[in-house]
Amino acid sequence: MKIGQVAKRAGVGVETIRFYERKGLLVQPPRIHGQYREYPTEAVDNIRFIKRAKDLGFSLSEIAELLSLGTDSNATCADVKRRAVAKISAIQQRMTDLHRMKRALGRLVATCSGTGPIDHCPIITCFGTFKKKEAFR
Amino acid sequence: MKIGQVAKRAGVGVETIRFYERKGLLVQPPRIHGQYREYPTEAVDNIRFIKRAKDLGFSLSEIAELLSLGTDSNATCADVKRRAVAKISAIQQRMTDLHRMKRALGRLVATCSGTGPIDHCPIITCFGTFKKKEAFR
DNA sequence: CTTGACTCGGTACTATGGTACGGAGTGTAT
DNA sequence: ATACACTCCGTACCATAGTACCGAGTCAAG
Repeated sequence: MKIGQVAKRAGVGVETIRFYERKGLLVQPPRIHGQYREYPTEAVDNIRFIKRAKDLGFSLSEIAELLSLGTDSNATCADVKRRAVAKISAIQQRMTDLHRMKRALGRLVATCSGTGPIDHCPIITCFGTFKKKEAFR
Repeated sequence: MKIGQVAKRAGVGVETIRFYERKGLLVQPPRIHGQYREYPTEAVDNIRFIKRAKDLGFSLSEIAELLSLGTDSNATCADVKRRAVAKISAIQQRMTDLHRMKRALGRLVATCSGTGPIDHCPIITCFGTFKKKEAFR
C-alpha cells in the first residue's frame, strides 16, 4: 500500500504521515525500487492508534514514548498504566484550572448589568485597573 | 518610566512588553529623544490587565479585541459581557471534552491490572489495534 | 506516448506566546 | 574616562501539530 492509500484509510493527510515518520511515531517502511514507501496494512492501525491516543489527551511526544514502550521488550504493563494515570491527573489539574477561570468569569459577568457605556463596565474595570482616558495621554 | 522598570513592576520580561506592543496589545509610548520608550505609570496596569485576562482564559488576540473595545466610544458594556459569556461557554466545552477523555482513560486504566508484559497490556491493545510483532516486519 | 495522478525530499509557513541573541547606541556611576 | 547597565531593532529560535508548496521523478491508463 502506498502512502496516499494509507492516508485515506486512516483518515489523515499524506503530509501528516510523513510528519509522523519524521517525528519517529511511525517506523520507516521499506521502499518500492528504493523510491516509494510501501506500507503493510498494519500501518493504518498504527496511525489510528496515534489518533486515539491524541483524542485521549496524549501529545505526540508522549505517544512516541508509548510506542517505544510497545517495542521495548523490557517494558511492562505497569509502565503504560503509570503514564495513563499521570495523564488522568494532568487532565484533572487542567479541569480544576478551567473551573477556577469559569467561576471567576461567572462572578464578573454577574456584576455586569449589560447596559451602559464601556467606561463603567464592571468587567473591564475589574479586569485590570484599565484606565482608558489616562493611558498614554 | 523606561521599559525595564515597567517590566519589573508588572512582573514580565522586557521582551514581553515589546512583544505585546508589536501585537497591538500595548500602545506605542512616546520616546525620550526619539529613542527610549517612556511609559506612564498606567502602563503597568495595562500589562496587569493583560495578565489577568490571560489568567481568565482569554488569548492575546481576544485580549486585543477587549482592549480595542475599551478605546471604542461606541462599544458598550454588553459587548464585553457577550465576550465573557462566550468565553465561559468555551471553557465549559473544553471541560466537557477533558471530562470525556478522563472517563475514557479511567475505564482503560481500570481494565489494566498493572502486571505482566506489555504485549498483553489492555491499555495498549485497546488504544489502537497495536500489533508490535506484525508491524513493518 | 502522452496525460494526469501520485510520490519524492526539502523547505517554508500557519497560530500561540513568548525567549534569546547580536551589535549598536546611550545613560550613569565611580 | 571608562566600565557597566540599560535600551534599541531585527531576527532567529523554542514547542505544538501539522499544512502548503516546489520541482522532479514515476506509474498507469487511454
